Amino acid sequence: MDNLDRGILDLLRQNARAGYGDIGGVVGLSASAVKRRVDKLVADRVIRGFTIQVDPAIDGMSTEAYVELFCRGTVAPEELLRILSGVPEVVDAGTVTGSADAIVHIRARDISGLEAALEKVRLAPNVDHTRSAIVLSRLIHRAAE
Amino acid sequence: MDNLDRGILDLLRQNARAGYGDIGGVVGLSASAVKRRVDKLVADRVIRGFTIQVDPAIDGMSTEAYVELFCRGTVAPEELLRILSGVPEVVDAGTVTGSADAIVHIRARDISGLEAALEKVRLAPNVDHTRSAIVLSRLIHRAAE
DNA sequence: CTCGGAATGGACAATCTAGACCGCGGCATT
DNA sequence: AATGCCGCGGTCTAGATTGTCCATTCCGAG
Repeated sequence: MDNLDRGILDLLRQNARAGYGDIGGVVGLSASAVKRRVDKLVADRVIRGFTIQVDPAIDGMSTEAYVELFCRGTVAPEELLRILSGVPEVVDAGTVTGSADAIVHIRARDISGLEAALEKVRLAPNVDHTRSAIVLSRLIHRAAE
Repeated sequence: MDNLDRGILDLLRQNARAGYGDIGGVVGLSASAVKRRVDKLVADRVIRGFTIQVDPAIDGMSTEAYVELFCRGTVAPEELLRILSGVPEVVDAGTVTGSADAIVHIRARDISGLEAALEKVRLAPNVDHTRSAIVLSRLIHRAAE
């Protein structure tokens, strides 16, 4: 696992169908060397699989928001975790630096689903207020679902 | 977009490197018919891209940030997409409501990797400034991002 | 300096892709 | 009913890519 492997992983992340020759041209290896490394990365389970990113609109969960969470006083991460794990629409969440205490990524079927999920988050004790940024158009979605 | 397309998407989700012939054998089409449909799905942006799933532990991509992007004037989503797709550390991004133009979710190996990725985003024309919230502790992680 | 192991690059056959071409069936027009 | 058009699938072929071989190079140990 060296910088060559990391370069290969970066390229494959961008386009998992790039040819070995093309990858080699960028990282400075021959096609066969790249193939050997990719095979090894797969065998070592560093690469878990090759997959596609599908338009989220297809599976109907196309309304998203990033929500900043502001709490009263100090709130332990465990407390936040307890609150958020009860809301299935929460895709992603973490405590963060800055004025907000946490950022929560919510994905729902539509705006009313989003509102309902937000309501559940807000109902939690210690949550002072939230600030939402609703996603207008999704640009990148590298998550493999 | 019919059941054949859905079958193809399912197979590609499981293994994006499957050959057209193999896919066709499962869904009941010839290789070229499958290729035509896949090409169309890509052209229609139903398939957003081909990527790999990397073991987060081995890869050590554990430093994350949510970055608000503020642009000068109006920026077309396509322009933002062009900029951001060149930065592999960008996991997730979308234009949003609110004062920021877009929110970008970045995952890097460490703080310096984060800084480098941020630098790449900032270098883009029209990007006025950014505001980052670095993730301190990850609470929820439902998507295999 | 020499040895041994690991990794590389080149060569080649097998395989797969990309695109052209043709045929079939549905549909609107005449 | 006949005609022409259009979408979709199958077959075929040239070209690119993959998978695998082996000789060579590189690097650290002794």
